[in-house]
Amino acid sequence: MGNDDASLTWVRTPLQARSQATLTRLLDATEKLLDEQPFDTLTVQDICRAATSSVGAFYTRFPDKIGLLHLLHERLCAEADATTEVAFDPARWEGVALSDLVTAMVAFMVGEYRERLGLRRELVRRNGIDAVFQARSIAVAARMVRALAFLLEARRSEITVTRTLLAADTCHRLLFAVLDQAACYPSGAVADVIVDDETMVSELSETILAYLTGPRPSVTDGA
Amino acid sequence: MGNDDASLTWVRTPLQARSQATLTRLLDATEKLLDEQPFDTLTVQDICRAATSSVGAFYTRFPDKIGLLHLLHERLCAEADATTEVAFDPARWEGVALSDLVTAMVAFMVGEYRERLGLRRELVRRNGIDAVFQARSIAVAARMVRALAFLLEARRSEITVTRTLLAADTCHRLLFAVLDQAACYPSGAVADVIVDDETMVSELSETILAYLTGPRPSVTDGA
DNA sequence: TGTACATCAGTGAACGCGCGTTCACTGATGTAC
DNA sequence: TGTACATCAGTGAACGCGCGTTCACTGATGTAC
Repeated sequence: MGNDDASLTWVRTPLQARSQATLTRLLDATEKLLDEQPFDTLTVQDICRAATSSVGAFYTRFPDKIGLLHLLHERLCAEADATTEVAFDPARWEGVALSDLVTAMVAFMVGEYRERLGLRRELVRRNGIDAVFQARSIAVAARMVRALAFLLEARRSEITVTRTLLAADTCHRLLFAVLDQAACYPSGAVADVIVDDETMVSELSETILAYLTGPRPSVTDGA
Repeated sequence: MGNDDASLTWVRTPLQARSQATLTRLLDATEKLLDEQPFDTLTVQDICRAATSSVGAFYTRFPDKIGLLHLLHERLCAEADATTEVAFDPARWEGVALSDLVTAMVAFMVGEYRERLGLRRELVRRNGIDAVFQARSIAVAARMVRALAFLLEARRSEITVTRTLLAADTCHRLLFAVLDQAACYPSGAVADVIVDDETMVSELSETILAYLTGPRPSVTDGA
């Protein structure tokens, strides 16, 4: 069988080890180039040169230029889903303080972003424009939010927020909004203050923790 | 005199009322078009047609296509600076509860973003790529952060954060990161939950307030 | 108040450059007998 | 173990489309006397 219909997938699966290697080189080279400039200003020639491949080889793998970026995104989303599965397993956090849980997750994600700043920045741009990229990103985020909500559900006694799904969504928004923004300002400064990774982790953790556990007017539900 | 040197400014200042009107039409039409698609996919023809003008007229105003976007950004930044001046005047907030202050500012900015979602989204993209846009944005943000830090300084008794400049920077980051992100996800959903403006205001206000006033381990400075 | 001239403003067809994509071809790998 | 053939993989020059920019021209506004 195979998937020769280019309109249904972003990549023509390689059959020989040689072409698998070429594909990997193309992907890795592109990720590296994205640290320097946006995808749109890269030419297919640039990518192929950086991957020591050729334009023709490119088009035997991908139906078009954007196909490569789609594959990079799919690769990242698959990793993210796998990580969500593992990282939000309730058993993993049994008996761990909420503050340690939050800090660990924030620190992990800051590290993840640091690894692939260029790709992250490019995806911020794409998600704002392209419905396919956006839908993929939202699906991954939704799974993460549901997993986090489940975790919060089990810790109701430690938190003051009551609507756990909304709270999980807000935590997710805070974290990823700040990370996406930071990816777009590589100097570390969005305004006056240059913030290094360590400071960002502590500020973000404090914020999320404060949001989850802060004092709340004891609202009577049947108001 | 005048500013005929295109390399130094983004716009050739109009001398007659007629051309001032044309310029305004070009700016306004572009802002409207940006709600539908990114600047790069707009053609100069599209813009001129929407502004009931012509390509030649465009190039008597602007040295090139990007000049128009620069002018839109400058216009927005000037307004933002003027607003900062007024909104952060300490006299304005005399005797107002911190929570009301935070909510008022968040609500205002959510409204501002709602007004020009397309332009905001475009600027997120530009700031991630173009050093000139980024520098302009950072300068505006820096003035706002300093003004906020000054306000926090006067309210030390109501807050638990001690480094006011860092705290102001974090508040700014939280607010604008979430707003920028929301501009890129016009459905209101980043993940599972569709968040309307009202909910976003209350979640953001709660978060920022909790961050500012949350309990903190009483760190001894000379540790 | 009118005339001549200079400058500002606007028009849209034509140009030309850049880059995504194609294609005719060469070489490498796998398979059948 | 060797030969013939089919398919996979790769090459890079050439093509062609789209869009930013130019330019020769017309019309509008302002000014001098």
